[in-house]
Amino acid sequence: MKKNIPSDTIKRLIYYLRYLEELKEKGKDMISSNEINISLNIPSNQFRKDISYFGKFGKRGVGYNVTNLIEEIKKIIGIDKKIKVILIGVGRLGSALIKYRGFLTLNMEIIGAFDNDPKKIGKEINGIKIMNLNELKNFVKKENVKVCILTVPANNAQQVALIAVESGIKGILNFAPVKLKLPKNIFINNVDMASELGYLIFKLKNL
Amino acid sequence: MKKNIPSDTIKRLIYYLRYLEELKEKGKDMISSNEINISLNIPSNQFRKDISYFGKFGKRGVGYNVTNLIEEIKKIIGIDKKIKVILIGVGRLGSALIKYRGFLTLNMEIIGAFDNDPKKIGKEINGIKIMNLNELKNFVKKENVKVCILTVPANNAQQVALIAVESGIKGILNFAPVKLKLPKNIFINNVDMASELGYLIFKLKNL
DNA sequence: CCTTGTGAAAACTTTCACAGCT
DNA sequence: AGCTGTGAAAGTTTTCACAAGG
Repeated sequence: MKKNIPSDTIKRLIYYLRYLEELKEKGKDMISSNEINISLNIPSNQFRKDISYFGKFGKRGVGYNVTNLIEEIKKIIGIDKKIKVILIGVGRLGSALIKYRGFLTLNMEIIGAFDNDPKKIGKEINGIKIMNLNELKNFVKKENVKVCILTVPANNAQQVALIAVESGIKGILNFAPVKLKLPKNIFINNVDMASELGYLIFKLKNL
Repeated sequence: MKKNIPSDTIKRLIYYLRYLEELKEKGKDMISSNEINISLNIPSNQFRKDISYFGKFGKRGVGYNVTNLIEEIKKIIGIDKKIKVILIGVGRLGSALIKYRGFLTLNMEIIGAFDNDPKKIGKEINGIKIMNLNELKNFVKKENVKVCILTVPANNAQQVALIAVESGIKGILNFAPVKLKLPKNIFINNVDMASELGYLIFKLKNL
C-alpha cells in the first residue's frame, strides 16, 4: 500500500466510518457503494476508488459487510487501537476540543493538556489535568505520545511547537493561524478557521 | 476573472494577507515573492501564480507594494467591506468561535448567535446576543446576512441547516460531522476536526 | 442482473523555466 | 541585474465506463 493516497481519500474514510457505525447500530449488515452515494452524497465510484487503494473488501454483486468494513477502515487510518493525543493551549478553543466527543468515538483520546497560565495549571477539564508546559517532555516520553493538538495564540505557536517537537511529538494539528517551521519529518496539519470562512465568502461572491 | 481558481489558492491568500498586514505594521512597503517563500514557506512561483489569477499587481524587477496588495487581496476575497456572519449553536465550540479574534481582524464579523436552549437565549457573549432559532428568519432578512457558521450537534445539523437556508443563508461553514444535503446553489464548507486529526494519525503511521 | 474493482481519460493543481518589463 | 507574469510540463485527483465475479 505505498501508492500515493490523496489526502481527501483519508478524510472521506472518516465520513464512511461514521456512517457505517450508524448503520451497524441499526443492525444493517451489508452496504453497497450506491447507498453511500445516496446517504453521503459521495459518488459511488469515488467510494470504491477510495477503498480500493487499500484492498478488496467487497463482494461483487453483493456489497460490503458493514462490520468488516468498519474494522478495515479503522486499521487503515490507524485507529483500531486507541490513539493518545495531547493538547497544548487550554483557551476557549482548547477547552472546547477537550470536551469534544467526536474524537473519542473514533478512538482518539486526549490524555493530557498543557498551558503556561498558573491560573489554569492544576485544574481539570473533563477529567483531564492541565499541566505546566515544563512537564510536557516527561509526559510525552512516559506516555509515548506522538500526536499534539496545538491551540495556543498565534504569537506563541512557533515557540511552543518547537518544544513539542523536542519532547518527541511527531505530528501537530495546528489551529494557530501561522505557518509553523519545523523539521520536515514532522507532519503538520493546519486548520485555519478564518481561512475556511474566507474561502466561503469568496465562493459566495463568485457564485 | 472567471477561470477556475483552486480552492487552496484562496486559502493561501489569507495567509499572504496576514503576513502582509504584519509587514505593513513594521513599516515595510515593498515585498518580493522570494520573501514570501522565505517567511511563509510557500514557493515564490506558487505565490505569483496565485496572485496572477486575479491580475498584475507587481512591478518587474521590484516586487509588490505591501499596502496595495493588502487592498487587492481583500477585494479578491470579498472582505474589503465588513462581512456579516451569524452563528448557530452556542455550545463550547460556538462560544469559542464567537470570541475568536481572528475573524474580526479579517473583516468577518459575527453579528448574531442563535440557539434553541432557553437557558442560553437572552444571554450575551462578547456583546453578541443569543437569540431563539425562531428569530433567525427575521434577523437574516433584516440584516441581509448570507453566511452562517453552524456549530450544532450532528443530529440537529441537517434540520437547522434547512432552516438557515429557508431564512436566506447562502453559505454555511459547517462544523458538524455530517454531510449536509442542501440545494446546490448553497455553498457548504465542512470543517471536520476528527477527520483532520484522523488524517494526521494516518500520515504518521505511513511516515 | 447486480455490484465491485480498476485501467484509462478527463479535470484539476502545482511546478518549471524563461520571456519581458523596470 | 532583478523580479514578475505565464504558457507549457509534470504531477495529482476525480470521473468514466466496463470487464469480471457472485
